[in-house]
Amino acid sequence: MKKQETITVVDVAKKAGVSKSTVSLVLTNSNKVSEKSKRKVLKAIEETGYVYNRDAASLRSRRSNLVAIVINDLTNPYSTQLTVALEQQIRSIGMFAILVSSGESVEQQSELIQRLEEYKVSAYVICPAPGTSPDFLNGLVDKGRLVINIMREIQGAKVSTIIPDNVSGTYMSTNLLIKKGYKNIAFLGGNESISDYHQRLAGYNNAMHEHFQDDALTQVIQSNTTRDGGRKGMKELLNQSPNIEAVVCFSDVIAYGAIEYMKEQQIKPGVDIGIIGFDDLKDSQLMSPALTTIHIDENQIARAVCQELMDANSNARNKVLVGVDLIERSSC
Amino acid sequence: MKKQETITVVDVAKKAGVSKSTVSLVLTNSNKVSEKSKRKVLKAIEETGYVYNRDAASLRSRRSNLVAIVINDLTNPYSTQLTVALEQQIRSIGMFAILVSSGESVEQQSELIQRLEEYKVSAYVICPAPGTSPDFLNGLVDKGRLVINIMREIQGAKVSTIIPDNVSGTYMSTNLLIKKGYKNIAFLGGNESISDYHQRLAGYNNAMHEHFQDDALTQVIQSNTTRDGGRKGMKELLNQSPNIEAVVCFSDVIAYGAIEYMKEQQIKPGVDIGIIGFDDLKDSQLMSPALTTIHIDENQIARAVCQELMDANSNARNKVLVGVDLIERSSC
DNA sequence: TTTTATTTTTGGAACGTTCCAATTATTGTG
DNA sequence: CACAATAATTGGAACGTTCCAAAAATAAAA
Repeated sequence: MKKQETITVVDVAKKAGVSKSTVSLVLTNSNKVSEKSKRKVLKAIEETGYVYNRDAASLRSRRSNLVAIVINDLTNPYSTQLTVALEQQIRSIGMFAILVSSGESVEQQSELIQRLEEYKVSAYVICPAPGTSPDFLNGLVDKGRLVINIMREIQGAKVSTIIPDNVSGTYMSTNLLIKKGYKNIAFLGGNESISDYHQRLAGYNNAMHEHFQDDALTQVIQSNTTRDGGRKGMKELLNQSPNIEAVVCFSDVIAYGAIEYMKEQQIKPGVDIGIIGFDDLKDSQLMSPALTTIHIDENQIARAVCQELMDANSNARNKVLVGVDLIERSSC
Repeated sequence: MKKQETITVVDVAKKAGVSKSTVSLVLTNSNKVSEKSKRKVLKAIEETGYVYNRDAASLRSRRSNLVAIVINDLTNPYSTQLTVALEQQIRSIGMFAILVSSGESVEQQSELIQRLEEYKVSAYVICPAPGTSPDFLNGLVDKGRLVINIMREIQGAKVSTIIPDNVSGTYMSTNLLIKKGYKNIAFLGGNESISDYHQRLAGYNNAMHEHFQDDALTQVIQSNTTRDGGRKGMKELLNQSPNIEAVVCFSDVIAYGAIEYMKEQQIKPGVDIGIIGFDDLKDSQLMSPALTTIHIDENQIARAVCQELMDANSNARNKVLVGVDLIERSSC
C-alpha cells in the first residue's frame, strides 16, 4: 500500500508557471485565457497526469454534468436500443449519463430520483412509469432540475417532451394495409396505462374510419407489451375473429409474439394474415418474413434530447414530435 | 427564480441541538453515537428536508459509493437481464451504479474508464471488451480501484472474476443430447475472441470425446453472437452436414436464429433436429418449441458481485464459478 | 468517593475545485 | 507619449462534508 499523493490544480499551476485560477479557467474552457497560458497548462496537465476532480468542482460550482436516464424497463429491446443511443450522445456533448431502471413502478421511480438528488444530477431524461403524476415532475422542475420526458407524455407536467409521431405512424401503416386490400384489420397489443398506446391506437382508428363506414371492422385487443403478450393476444384475436385479415401491432415485440403464434397454427404471416409492427428493432429486417414496420430513429430522439440539455437556460418547454418512417418489407 | 438556501449538516445540527460532527456520524451510520442523539438527528433531518451532498462527502472522505458497470454490449438480451439485476442489487447494498456500454471496443472502453475516474468511482464491474489487456485492468487495481470481471475472464489480470460455470453447462447439455440418442451433434455460434466461447466449446468437446471415439462426429461452426449470426451459422451447418441431428448453441440468441432458419426450411426443431441453448432468456420458456437450455441465474451473479464489493478491503482476488442448471424443455 | 476506563460529543482543519474582487498586463486612442 | 479601456491573471474565501485530536460525559473499578 503506497501513499497516493493526489495531483491537484495547484501542482499543475506550479509546473505551468501560472496560478491555480488560470488552470481552473482552462479546465472549464473559458475564453478569457490567453492561448499561451492555455498551451502551458495543457502541457503541464499532460506531464503531471492530473485528473480532474468532479466532486470538488460540483461542490463549489453547484452544478454537475451528470444526467440521469430513468428508463421504464430496460428489458424491452427498444428501450435498450434508445438507451444506448442516449448514453452515447449525452457523452458526446461532454456530459455523463447515469442510468437507472424504474421497472415500471412509480414507487421505485420516486425512490430512485430521491437518491439521485444526492448526486446533484442536473437533468433527468425520463421515460415515466405508468401513473407518474405531473406534480411529481413539476416538483423536480421547481427545484431547478431540467426534466425531459421521452417516449411517454404526462399531461400537465411542465417539462419538455420528446416522442415519436405515434399517430402518424399507425395511420401510415394502417393505410398501407387498406391500400393493399385488407379490410378486417385489428389493432393488437399495449394497454391504456401508457400514453403511446392511445396515440398509436388513434392513428389506427383515424385510418380505419376514414376508409370504412362499417365500425364492425375495427377490432382492438390489449395485451402486455411483451413477446408473450403478443402471442396470447394473437390467440385471443383469432378466437374472437377467425376471419381477421391483418394486424397492426402496438410494437415489434408484440408482432414477434403474434407471428410465433401464427406459425404454430400453420398460419403464414404475410401470406394468410398481414402484420405490421412499430419500432423497427434490429431483428425485424432479418427475420422471416421480414417485418413491415414503423421506423423510429433512436439517434434522432437522442439528438433532440441533447438539444434540450444544451438549451437548458432557455425556460421554454417544448414538445418535439420526431418523425417516423414506414418501412415496407414482406409481412404484408 | 427564488434563491435556494441549501440546508446543510449545520442546520440539521442546530435544530437537533447537537454538533455537526454528530450529524455526520449519524449520516455515515457510525455505531459510536448514542441512540438518543441519533433519534434527535433523524427527526431534524425529517423536519428540515435535508438532502445529503455526496459531492462534499466524497471530496472529503476520498471515497465514493459509486460503482461503474461497464458492459460490453447492452443490445444483447442476456447482458441487459444481468445489468438490471446488478443495478438493483448494487443499489440494495447502499451503493449506486453508473452504467456505460463499451460497444465491444477496447478503445471506447478505456476512454470511458478514463472519464469515469473523474467521478471517483470506487469500483468497476466490467464485462471486458475482446482484447482487453491484463495490464490495463491491473493499472486500475494499482490505482486503488476494485475491479470485478463478470462473464469473461482475462488471463493475468489480478482482479476478481465471476463467471457462470460454462464448461459444466455445455457438458451437461451435450450429455443430455447424447443420452437421448443423438450422435451427429454440432456446436454452433460464438467466436474465439471471447473467453466464454472457449469454455463452452470445451464442455461440448469433453462430452463428445467421452462418449464417441469418432472425431468426425464433432463439428464446430462459429458465428456472430446475434440472432442473425445464428441464422447464418445454421445455414452453413446444414450445407456442410445435411445429416446433422442436434445442435448445442453458444447462446439462446444463437439458438433463436438457428430455429428461425430451420422453420424456414421446413425443419421441425425438437423433432427433426434437437437444439439446446445457453443463458435461459425470459423468452426461451415461452417460445415454441420451448427451448431446452442452460440456466444462468443473473441474481446469483449479481449477489456474488456485491459480495466482492462489500469485501473490498480484503485483498484476496478470487474467482467465482456460478453454478448453472440444465432446463429440459421440448426442443430436443 | 475517587480514580480509571470507556463511550460520546465536539470544534476546527482539510478535501480540490470555482468564484470573486482586485491587480497587473496589454491594447487602443488622440 | 500619456491615458483610458480592455484583457488576462491572481490570491483568498467558499462550497458541505468527514477527519482528527481533544474534551466532556458516562460507566466501571477501587
